[in-house]
Amino acid sequence: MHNIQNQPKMSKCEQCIVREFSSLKALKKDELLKIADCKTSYTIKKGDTIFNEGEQVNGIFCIKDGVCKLSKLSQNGKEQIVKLITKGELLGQRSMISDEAVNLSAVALEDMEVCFIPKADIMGFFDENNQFSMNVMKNICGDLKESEAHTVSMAQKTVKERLAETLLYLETSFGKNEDGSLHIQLSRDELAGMIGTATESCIRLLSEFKKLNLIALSGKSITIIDSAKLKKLAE
Amino acid sequence: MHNIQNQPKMSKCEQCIVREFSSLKALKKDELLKIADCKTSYTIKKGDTIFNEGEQVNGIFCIKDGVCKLSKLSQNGKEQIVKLITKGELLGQRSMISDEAVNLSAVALEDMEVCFIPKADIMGFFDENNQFSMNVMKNICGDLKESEAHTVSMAQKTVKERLAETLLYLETSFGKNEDGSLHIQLSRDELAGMIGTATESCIRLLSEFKKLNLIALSGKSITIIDSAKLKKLAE
DNA sequence: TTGAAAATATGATATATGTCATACAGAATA
DNA sequence: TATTCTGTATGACATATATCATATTTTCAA
Repeated sequence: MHNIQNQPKMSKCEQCIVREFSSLKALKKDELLKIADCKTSYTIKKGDTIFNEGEQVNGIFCIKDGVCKLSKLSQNGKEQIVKLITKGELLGQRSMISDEAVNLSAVALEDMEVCFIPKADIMGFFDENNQFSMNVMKNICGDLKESEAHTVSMAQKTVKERLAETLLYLETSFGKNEDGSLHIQLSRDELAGMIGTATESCIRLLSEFKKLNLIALSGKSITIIDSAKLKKLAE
Repeated sequence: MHNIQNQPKMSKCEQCIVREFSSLKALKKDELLKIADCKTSYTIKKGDTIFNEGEQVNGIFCIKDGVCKLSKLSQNGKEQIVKLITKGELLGQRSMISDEAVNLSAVALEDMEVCFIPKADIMGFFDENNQFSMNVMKNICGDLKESEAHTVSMAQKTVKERLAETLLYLETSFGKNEDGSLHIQLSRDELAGMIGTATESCIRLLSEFKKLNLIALSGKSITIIDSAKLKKLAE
């Protein structure tokens, strides 16, 4: 774990947004008190690493605010972004359950607030609280389904189709600013890492989409103008 | 469920190979007796469909013998093979837990023997037998890790690298015949569907590998000659 | 066995995408 | 403000891969 600042600020887990949206919903009052007791809160600055591929993490992170990317480095050194994780979600479930090092790196795309709960304080719930187990299982099953769909799209779609798809995904999942631009800010390099292409190809296609009046570009910010046509392009 | 022949042949689950290698290992004697009672055995012929993408399956299949492919059809009609499942493994866990239609189609690549256990008769074990739950969870976590690695390889590797990788995978996972050829028989079309490329490209690269003396081809059967060089090619 | 159909193979060509070079813009720093 | 530096943009070109056409071989049913 690097670059992240411990901020021991004791607060309740009961009203936490993560509890509301994640597997933790199934935890009972006494269980929540227990994790409130052993959790550590962190503030993570944009660009900071939460953990690196290959590290032993030994617990899960609750994302109270912000978004991070989960990525993997390929042999040639290019970063592939596998997934984005946002407010309300849990991070690190898979490696905790598999009892393995994490297979992905996590880096903050915005300033974040997270809590870390040590493995030791969670694992007991799997035995005591079946609803919690079931929630976690369903969650991971959802991730698996998504990942399989992602594989197919990588294998069968063109870069153009994947870019269109990804832009729409960013809008629906992370929303828009008041001016209509995508709320989440990715560099061209990161966007290329999401769709699995060279940075230049990504930039070129963005320019093309702009010429076709599907999107507007202004600095880093991207605005989707014609989502219907984009949807068609993504097939 | 299509084309599969019911063969009500009551047998014990205790010594079954599936029990030995899958999550079912955690089941106790009385639990095994219970599923032995409600399972249905099937013989599935090569080429037969076990289930189709979108269907409600409502249970899991135990693969006693044979191999099947799990695939997804893309919009352009090309089949993408996401995963192969073989003797000793379970099929349909994800959709059972998510309580959703299956997201993949399953088709036998060889004659198979499977047992079907209805959802109703399994789900109770999740509450009663924590070790079983944990096994299933670890299994699915393994699938997820594999799937994420697969996505990255699709996104970042060339077709040639993926073909080399896949040939090695087929050898290590499904073994060789006495003559040294890959035990599992895939059509060129299916192999192309695994690596995510056009059938012609797959055939062309196989010819190239043959010229380089990395593999030998004779009809459908493929023999790996130089796995060291293949490994290098796969990077 | 024979013919038709399917699978495999290969060539010619088009196209998508990657790579390298370079220019430009905006941000960070002195 | 000037000066780097990093990210963005675009052109030129190389290359990988898809597509279409057409043999050739294998499979399988009549």
